[in-house]
Amino acid sequence: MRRVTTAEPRRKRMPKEQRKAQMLDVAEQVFAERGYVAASMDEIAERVGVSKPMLYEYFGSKEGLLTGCVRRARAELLERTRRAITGADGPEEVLRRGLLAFFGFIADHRRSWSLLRQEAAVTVPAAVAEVEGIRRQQTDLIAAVFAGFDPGAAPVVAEAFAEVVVGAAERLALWCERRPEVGPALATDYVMDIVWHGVGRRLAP
Amino acid sequence: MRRVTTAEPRRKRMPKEQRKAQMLDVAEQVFAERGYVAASMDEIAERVGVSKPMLYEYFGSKEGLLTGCVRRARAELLERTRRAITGADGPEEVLRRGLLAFFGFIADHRRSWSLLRQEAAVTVPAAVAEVEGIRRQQTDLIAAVFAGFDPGAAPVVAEAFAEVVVGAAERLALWCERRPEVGPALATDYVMDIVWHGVGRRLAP
DNA sequence: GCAGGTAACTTACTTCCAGTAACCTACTGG
DNA sequence: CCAGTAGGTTACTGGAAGTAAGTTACCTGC
Repeated sequence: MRRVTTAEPRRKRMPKEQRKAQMLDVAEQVFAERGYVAASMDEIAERVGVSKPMLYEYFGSKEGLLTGCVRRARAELLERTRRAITGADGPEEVLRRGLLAFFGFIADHRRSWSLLRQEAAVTVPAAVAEVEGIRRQQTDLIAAVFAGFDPGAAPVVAEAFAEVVVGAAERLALWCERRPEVGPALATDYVMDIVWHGVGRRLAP
Repeated sequence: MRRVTTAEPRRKRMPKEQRKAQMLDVAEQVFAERGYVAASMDEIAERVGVSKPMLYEYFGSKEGLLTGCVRRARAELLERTRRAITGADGPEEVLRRGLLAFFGFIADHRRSWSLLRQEAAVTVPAAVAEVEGIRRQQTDLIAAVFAGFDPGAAPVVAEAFAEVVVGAAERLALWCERRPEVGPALATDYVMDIVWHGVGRRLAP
């Protein structure tokens, strides 16, 4: 029996790159709405206006789709950070501008941010290595900047510093979701206060 | 037709609390091994030596089982932290001892730690609220201690401080997995160096 | 030492979804 | 206007989450 569905909107073809971007947009949204586990490939496909095997054609697996989302978002974040710190004058300014760029990015990606963190991939171990690699670019950038300002420091110290800063900022970003009055500027102040000046000055004068 | 399976080891009955603890032990291990998504309830049940509906009897759902693991581990972490900081003399000592207890706990739970973080539950949104609540006890404790030493500070500042410290420590804990030479003591030093003294002193003398 | 109550347990499903095999069609250049 | 192909679909499989209904080990009172 032939299909008799009433003139459904003629399906559109699209160049690959455009389709891919569109899939990532939808996936990011659906993952953020339902969480990775509850999100279904069928729903994502339907919202894109395409059939499920297309998603597999483009991303290989559900996990691959998640990784795709993370990679794209992280690339944007890294790019923004780089632009922000370019031309800054001295370490304090670099740190401040970098943090501001980060919190600004988070504010723009509120809904999906929690999914884009490395930790979101923990439930899918095969993705961890790759996502960790993507994320490492961020900490590497920070470590390099740190080392630039303090050439005498051991590399391991620069790395630790980068991890601490990124961890602090990411955690504070999540916290900001519960504290709408704390915007990017204030969040930056808090981190600078602690990381730059230290709390020793404050708690044990 | 009657079952004819050859004398399988007589199944054992167990008091509820004991069974529950055993299930959590196995689940923590399987989740850590395979990741939340790939872990199967059938496998967990089998390793416990019990049938799947038992897991549902005790925990309601796969997500509930994960939450159970997180809750138990977090309770232990909190307890250790409390014990560690009791009797410490002054804020610097409290911070140092608290961090040391934290990194010590992580070292003991290497395999499962990444799963026990709030972020691991992001893929299962319904669990986030509860897990976040569990985790909040930790930041609340830190915020309270901070406020105790600096009664003039706004509560929001104390909270931000707690988030920064927890974020920094958790991130550094993951990093330590790639850096076996960095044990609890050294990790504590790194965090203290940045959070207590600040990097300003170092980078812009 | 045996009836009966119940806590702890099992078997045998249903449903849903990731992933795939095999086939189809809109669009392009010649 | 035809051939080749990039971009697409339908219809299925396997496996895991979750569940309804029944079963068995253990205890308690007699």
